[in-house]
Amino acid sequence: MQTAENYDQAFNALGDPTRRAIFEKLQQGPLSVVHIADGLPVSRPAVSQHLKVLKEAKLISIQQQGTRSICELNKEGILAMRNYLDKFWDDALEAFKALAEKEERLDNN
Amino acid sequence: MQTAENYDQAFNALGDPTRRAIFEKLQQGPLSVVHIADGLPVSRPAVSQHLKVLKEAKLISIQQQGTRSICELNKEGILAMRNYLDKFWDDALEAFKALAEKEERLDNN
DNA sequence: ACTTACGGTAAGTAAATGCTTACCAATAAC
DNA sequence: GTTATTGGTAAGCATTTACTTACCGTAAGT
Repeated sequence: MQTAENYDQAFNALGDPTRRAIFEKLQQGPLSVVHIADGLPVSRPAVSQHLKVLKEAKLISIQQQGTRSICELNKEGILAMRNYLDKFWDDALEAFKALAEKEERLDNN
Repeated sequence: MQTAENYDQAFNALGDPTRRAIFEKLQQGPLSVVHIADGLPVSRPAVSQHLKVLKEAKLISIQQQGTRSICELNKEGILAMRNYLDKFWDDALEAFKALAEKEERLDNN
C-alpha cells in the first residue's frame, strides 16, 4: 500500500471526461453504481468499466454492500497526483523566480 | 489568460506516458525539440505532435529562437491541475477525517 | 550559393479506447 | 419460490490516438 508512484494510472484515468465526471460526482459523497450512472450520458456497463479504471488508479475505492457496490473517493491516488505535481510546481517556481530575476536585470539595462 | 479551467486538456495531456516523459525532461530546464526527442524512443515528428498537445494544455510554452523552438514548463497548466486536485483533496480529507473518527470509535469497542 | 540543422505538417496505419447490446450471477423484495 | 435490482463481463464496433515515413520551409554555418 505504498502511498505514491501510481500517478501513472491516475493521470490516465482522469484524462477521460466521463471518468472525471464520475470522479466529481463522488466528491459529494459515496454512491452506488446505478446512482453514478444516473445522470451520465453513457450506459451503466460503460460506467462499470470506468469505475474499474478509477479503482485501479486508486482514485476511488469500492466496497460491497449486499448487491450494491458503494464507491467513494480514495485519497491515495489523489495524494499521489498532488505529490507529483508539487514537485513540478516547486521546480517551476524556482525556475520562474530565476527567470524573473534575470529578466529584471535585463530590463534594467 | 485565465489561470484555471483548462485542467481538462491538462489531465488528458499528462495521461500519455510519452508526454509525461517530455514534461519530466523539461523539469530540469528549457530544451529544444531535438534535445527533447534525443533520449526518447519515438521519432522527432511524434515529439512535435506531443509538444503541440502540451502547449495547448498550457503545460509548456514554446518560444522561437531562430530555427529552434525552445520549450519550457508553463506554470499555468500545472497550477490549474493543482487547484483542481486541491478541491478534492480538501473534501476527501474531511470525509476521511470523519471516517477515521468513526472507525476509531468502532475499534475501541 | 550551398549545405546542414531544425522542426512543422500531411498521409497512412496499427493499436487502444470508449461505447454499445446481450447475457449472467447474486442478493433483496414480494 | 418467483420476481425485481444490482452490477460485472464478453463480444463487437466505431472512433481516437500515437506512431511512422515523406516532405517542405526556414534559418545558420561554411
